[in-house]
Amino acid sequence: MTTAVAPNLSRAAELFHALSDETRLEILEMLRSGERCVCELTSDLDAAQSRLSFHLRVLRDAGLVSDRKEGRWSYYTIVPEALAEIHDLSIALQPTKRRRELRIAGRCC
Amino acid sequence: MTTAVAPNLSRAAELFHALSDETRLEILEMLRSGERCVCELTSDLDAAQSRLSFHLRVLRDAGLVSDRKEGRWSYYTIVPEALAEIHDLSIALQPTKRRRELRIAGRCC
DNA sequence: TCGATACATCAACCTTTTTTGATACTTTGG
DNA sequence: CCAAAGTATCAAAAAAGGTTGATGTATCGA
Repeated sequence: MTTAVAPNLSRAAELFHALSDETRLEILEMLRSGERCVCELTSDLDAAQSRLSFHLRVLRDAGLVSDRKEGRWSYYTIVPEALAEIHDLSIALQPTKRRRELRIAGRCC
Repeated sequence: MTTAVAPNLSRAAELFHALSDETRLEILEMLRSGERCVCELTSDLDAAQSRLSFHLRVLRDAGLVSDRKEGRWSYYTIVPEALAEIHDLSIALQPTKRRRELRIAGRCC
């Protein structure tokens, strides 16, 4: 039995949606090397603060990042488990081993 | 040097966007075991034909599937290279090995 | 206590994506 | 040649997503 995406269809769509925006990918890229506070992200990506806040929320809602408050700062960090999910999905999407050429048989509809 | 998503930001976003919809994921799921014609997809997913056609186009534009005409049928099939790209991206997103706790140092902004 | 800083949230707006129904095109069987 | 089947495309409507600027809240330093 090969892995499949089906069982978690909406979860898969949610994860991929969170990754479907360049700004969010940039954010994740910045977080790869460790925790960052919003102000760092804001200045490095030079994006409006509310815009960044919006994208961080999408990422957080999807479970891709988590946040931590410290004083007046918010630190965001990657959630490795979520990246593992994505990795699993990338495998679950692969064609099955025996990808028989069903069509050779010719009949359709 | 660790892999990164940055170099292909827009390509990555395009791929993830193509995967961010349940209908499209279902289509891919069906194609995992081999080529299918649109009529099969239409009946199995029971979706309006034009809707299916739209999603197939999104997938094709993203390079995730390719199509082949034969008589009056169109057969769609997964493009393995694109799935490989996705797999690579899922790895490129992982935190770097030395994910030093930058924040411990304390300074911010 | 006050002002400034860091951030979240909200509403209005604009843009993109998706759905729907109609229409057009191509192929095939009669 | 004609009619039907299979599919793509298009325009209009609906829905979802993203941006912007304003406002609110908490924390900190003076």
